[in-house]
Amino acid sequence: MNCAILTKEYFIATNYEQIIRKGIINMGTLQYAILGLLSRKDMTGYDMSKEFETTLSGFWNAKHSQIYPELKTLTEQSLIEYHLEISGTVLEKKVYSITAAGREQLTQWENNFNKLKPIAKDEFRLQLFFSDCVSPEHRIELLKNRLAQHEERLQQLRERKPEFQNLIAPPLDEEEFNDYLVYLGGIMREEEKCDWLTKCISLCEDRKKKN
Amino acid sequence: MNCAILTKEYFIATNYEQIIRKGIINMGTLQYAILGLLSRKDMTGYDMSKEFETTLSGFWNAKHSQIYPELKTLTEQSLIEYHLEISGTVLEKKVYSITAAGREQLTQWENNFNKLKPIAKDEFRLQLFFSDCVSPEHRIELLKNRLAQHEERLQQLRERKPEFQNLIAPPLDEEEFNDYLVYLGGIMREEEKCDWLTKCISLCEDRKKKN
DNA sequence: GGCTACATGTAAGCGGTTACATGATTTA
DNA sequence: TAAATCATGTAACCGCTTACATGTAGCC
Repeated sequence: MNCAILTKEYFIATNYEQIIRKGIINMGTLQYAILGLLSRKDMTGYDMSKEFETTLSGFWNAKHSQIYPELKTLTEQSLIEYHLEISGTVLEKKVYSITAAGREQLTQWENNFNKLKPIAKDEFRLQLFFSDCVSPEHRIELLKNRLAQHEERLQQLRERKPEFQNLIAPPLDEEEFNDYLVYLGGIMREEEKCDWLTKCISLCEDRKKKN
Repeated sequence: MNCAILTKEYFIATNYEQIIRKGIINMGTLQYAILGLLSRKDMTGYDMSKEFETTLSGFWNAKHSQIYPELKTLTEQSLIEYHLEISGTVLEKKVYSITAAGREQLTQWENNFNKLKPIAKDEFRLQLFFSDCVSPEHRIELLKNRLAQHEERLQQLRERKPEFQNLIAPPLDEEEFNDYLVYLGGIMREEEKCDWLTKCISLCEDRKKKN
């Protein structure tokens, strides 16, 4: 967020669409992730960091050192607010909730047809691309190692499957349905990686025979 | 690279393995991408930025503003070197080449079994995960829009296929073979995305009927 | 009493993008 | 001769990570 511009124009803009359209509030993906979490239930910054480590870990994350400053910014923008709660006798915690403006902001983002990122960086493909500087045997080892790692991850994902049982049957929970679609994306991506690596290994071995 | 440490210990370390092991030279992926490019042929920083835009665009990229400072650093580390060439009458260009030390460094990286990144951030999956704040109809629109974009990208990739014709037959060019494996990874990833999105759309429509 | 989890922050640094800045060469 | 491309750099900023820093609460 550009604070210089904010101080000048923030109070002139009369509604949030204006603020966004004018680029006065610069929303990044993390901000929407936080709004999304708060749209489901109130929580503290600490709770959010736990959510990133568990529920969202397959497709987004953030450390507490990034979360806390963002919470401050979002509060200043009145997209979220908090009240203090006491744990035990003295420990204060800030329990955040989403405001009407925050919910509007989240909905606008959900309504966006975002463009595909022009590139997805992939260090392994880079390594493979330049692997003519090692032996064909080692290239096979690289591929096999990678395959083993993806197979392990796939296995871990598959163990989560029983969570999604009553999905097609009523009560047709919307949140759980979305979770399932995203989960399916994770499974299919890992399966594809395994397929690709298996195919690569097989091509390498065919090639070795012909030499 | 931490220059404070460099000045203290650089000249004590007698070989490059030591330097790396001691963490005196901090190599990032971009450095290896540059070494990889130079291992194939000599080129200028400008040439590299063109390579990132074309050949490597599927899995890595870098702008010239990042490339030029890196070239300076790598030159200081003696992993690459350059000579000046004159274009026209006065325009100097720096033609870089990889040194023996640079080639050794690249080979060491190629020999690494790198661990899978713990997370691949995916903004679309985040959007889908929180899409219970828009209508089921809009969720289908989001998915269809995404599908169209992946189909277009897949189409563009498939048009490149004729480049890889003589791959299985001799002369068994190593570089071209690696290019093909990486290309295949791109194709398969896009196919998987299309499959997933198609499956999601179908699940959404089934669900609508049951309501 | 000691360990783990809860809870909230700040500072330094890195990789990367966008914008600023300059000038020569080639091609239509 | 104008526009596109070639060619090399710097500055400001952003998102994110790692490390620094502090203290409470609950459990064994």
